[in-house]
Amino acid sequence: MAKTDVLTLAILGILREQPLHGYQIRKRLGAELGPFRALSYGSLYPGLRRMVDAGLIEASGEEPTGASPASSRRARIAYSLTDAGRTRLSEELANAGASSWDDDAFDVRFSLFSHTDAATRLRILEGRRSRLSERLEEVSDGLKRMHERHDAYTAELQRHGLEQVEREVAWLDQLIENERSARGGENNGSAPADH
Amino acid sequence: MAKTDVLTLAILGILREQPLHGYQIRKRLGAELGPFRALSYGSLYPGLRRMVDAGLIEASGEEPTGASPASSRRARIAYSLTDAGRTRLSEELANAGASSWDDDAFDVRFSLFSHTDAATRLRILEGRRSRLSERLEEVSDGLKRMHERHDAYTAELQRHGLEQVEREVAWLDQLIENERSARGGENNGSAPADH
DNA sequence: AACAGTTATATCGCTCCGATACATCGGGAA
DNA sequence: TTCCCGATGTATCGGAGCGATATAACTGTT
Repeated sequence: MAKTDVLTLAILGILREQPLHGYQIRKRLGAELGPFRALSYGSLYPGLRRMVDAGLIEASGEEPTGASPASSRRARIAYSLTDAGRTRLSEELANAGASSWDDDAFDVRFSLFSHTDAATRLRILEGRRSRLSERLEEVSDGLKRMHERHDAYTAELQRHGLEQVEREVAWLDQLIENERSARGGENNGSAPADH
Repeated sequence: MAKTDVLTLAILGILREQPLHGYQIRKRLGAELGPFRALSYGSLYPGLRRMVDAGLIEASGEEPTGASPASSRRARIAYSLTDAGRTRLSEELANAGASSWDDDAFDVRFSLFSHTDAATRLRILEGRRSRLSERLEEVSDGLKRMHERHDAYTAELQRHGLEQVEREVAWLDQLIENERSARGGENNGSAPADH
């Protein structure tokens, strides 16, 4: 099973319902994942080309139309999933390995949770949680060990970082609890935090 | 004034006091900035080379010692700032432009705040704050505009993102307040959040 | 004496990003 | 009406970054 990078997964996910232009893919992704994680054209177009070459998507668009009527219609290329692409997406949605809860992958995976089965969702949330716990220890160890190097700003930066990770963990705990208490009901997904 | 990338600035900052080996630079940076922002060797060594070529640092280390005693001593290269490097660091510490509060640059700049004068500190904190405010609006606009596309997980991801940025802003507000109330006292720096 | 872990330098292939260029289209101001 | 602006749209280039990997000496533990 060829490994799928985050960009590929995100695009497979976004093309799941309708074919879209490169430009639209970028906008949607930016809207769903937030203004951070904003994908640049320098990654998008080469990425699309790679996916076409791999047979995951196909360009079903108006070609440049070399010799054409009055104003030569410009290329507007809509990309859609191939069968292989759809298969790959399913495989990837069933995958609950480390690649699903890594820093850069987790939010993409999370944004696709309504198409992921309950058990996998739980595994991913727990994986992410334990990953962050490791970090928590690293940082607080580091904080302790540097007790006597007193640079107030550096210390504050660290304290703040620690706090952020702690809150992230709390968020995950909430989500995990929600998932757990939803078991026994439906096994399809659509009810995260009540807040 | 040649532009200085974040990596260069971070290294200039860390070499400010003592010469260090590449390996040590990496460890220190990881400790001061947290386990995220962990610099890879694939960036570090080429980066050091660039800085040597630019004359900002120099390699004052035991050379490979081609023909030597028994067990050929391995190269252990300590890098130290040149005068040009020291000058560049000062220039950069006085710079309070957008490049100081960008996503990837802000924490490096912040970690050097005790070597930054009070006015510049304030300008950077305010710049960072306004950058985050823009994002805040983008995200909450996006949240409003997507009211009827109801994917609970996507919405939750967004809500959480919004919350994070809000907290980041609150943190900055606290720091700004501290800086402001410290004016009139000493103008050198070492007293951030009382918390 | 063997093994594991840390210190240490270095490169390869690939991906990613920012900047930039170009072209079309719709709408509102002049 | 014309003109220009902003959004839509595709595309590439150079450089910087990363993950994986190779090599090797030193240090401490069993």
